[in-house]
Amino acid sequence: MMEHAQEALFRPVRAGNAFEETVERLMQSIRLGVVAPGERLPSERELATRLGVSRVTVREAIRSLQENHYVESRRGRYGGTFVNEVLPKSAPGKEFGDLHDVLTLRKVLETGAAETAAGRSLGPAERRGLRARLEEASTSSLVEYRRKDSRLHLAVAEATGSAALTAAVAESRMRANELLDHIPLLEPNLAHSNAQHERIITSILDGDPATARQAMAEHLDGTASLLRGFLV
Amino acid sequence: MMEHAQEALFRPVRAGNAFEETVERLMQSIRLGVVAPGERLPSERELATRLGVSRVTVREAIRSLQENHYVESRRGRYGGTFVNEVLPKSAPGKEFGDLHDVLTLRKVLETGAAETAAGRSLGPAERRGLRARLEEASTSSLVEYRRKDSRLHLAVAEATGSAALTAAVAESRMRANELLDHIPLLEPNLAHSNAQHERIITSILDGDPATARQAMAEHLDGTASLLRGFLV
DNA sequence: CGCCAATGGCTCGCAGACATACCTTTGGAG
DNA sequence: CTCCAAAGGTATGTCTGCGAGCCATTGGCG
Repeated sequence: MMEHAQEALFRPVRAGNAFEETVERLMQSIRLGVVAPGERLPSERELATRLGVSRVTVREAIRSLQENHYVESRRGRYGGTFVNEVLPKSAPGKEFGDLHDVLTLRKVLETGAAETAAGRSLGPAERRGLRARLEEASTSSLVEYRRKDSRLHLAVAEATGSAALTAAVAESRMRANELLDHIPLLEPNLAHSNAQHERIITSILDGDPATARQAMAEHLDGTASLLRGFLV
Repeated sequence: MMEHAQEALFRPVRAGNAFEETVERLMQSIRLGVVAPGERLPSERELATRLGVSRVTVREAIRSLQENHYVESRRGRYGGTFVNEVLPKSAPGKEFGDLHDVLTLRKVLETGAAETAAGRSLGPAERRGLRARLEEASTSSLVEYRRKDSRLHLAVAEATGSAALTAAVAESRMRANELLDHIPLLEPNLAHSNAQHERIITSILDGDPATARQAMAEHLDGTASLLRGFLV
């Protein structure tokens, strides 16, 4: 009865408890640079509503982030929970999961996103957003690079106009970043990466799906082989 | 702070409660044909373990499927919960969600899966599996077609060797099927579909990624335009 | 200067989900 | 014919998470 498909369908319904999943989401929004250092998270009440979780759970999650020095909270009107300027290094990774699994899904999602985005007629705001992210990434320092890189790739996913695809890319990127945090980031790689970014964004803005896909594929293959090399 | 990516990251952490999600999973395994009519579901204890949910919750979910005449349970050794030969028609759909969203993600995932599968060296078992699913679908009756079609597409996803990708395809297909259940399935479409399936599987078995991707893209575009037409 | 809206901080009772244990039924193996 | 392993059926106590309400703090607005 299709033994292998069962592994997918009968996988755990819950990745963890509500608390753990909430921590994970907030962590993602910070690590992927969606909420930048110095910026404020949505209020506890708003997060509770949007995440579909009680405010108590949100608070416990935020407390956990505070203890790990990711955020600080201030009371009073115009207070809130703010992302720290200096972020802790990620905890020494657990397991390298299934490398093939992560890289396969990432490539499928992101090359597909690039192609789809290039095939759409983008509004002025979207075009500006893409250019801004490209600029951000190319002028970024080494320490900020991973975050700015993720913001750029997320912007590409957003440009497809599919929320589900954006969510899938965010999830996939988070898993890939866990691996990438364990290999060194060198200046030459960064320069190369920037050149590839330029080509990806240009072909999307020019409405050239085939080139966008190919450029993204090459870009991803680059880091994929770096990973395969370092993690043996 | 990247307003749109927030929609993805701050989406609800839970699609529903444990009971609802469990029903959803079991339903998927039946509707996608992963467990065929007459076949037995894994035991309650095994499902509880694999789904990461208590046995009580599994039983409540199964009870719900019984009441809707999807399955019947028999006690005693060699008993279990069996999928009924005649399945109820799907409940009249709720909302058409975001059509663009569903179709975009489906196309990205499935064309990517086809390309990836074609780029791998498949084992004899996998090759046989793909041929078997193709045969199944092509000789299927109208009433069984959707299920057999899903089995074939899931087999393609499995052939990528990525569990995460297979899970994503299953999820996406389920959402697409909810829409497809509301449009008629006609003989000519079916014949056309079978021809496309043939081409997809052949190019995967031949190790031709570009053709596999293109064939899958055409196949999906066919049903996509059907959908867009019928649902206005 | 005082008000007050919006934010984080806190508590308590209820419902859902869980773990665990035990009971009942069934049909093949010995 | 008997035994018993494996499956579904049932019951109970615990704990997590939720909802709802209230308190404490802060800084801009009138």
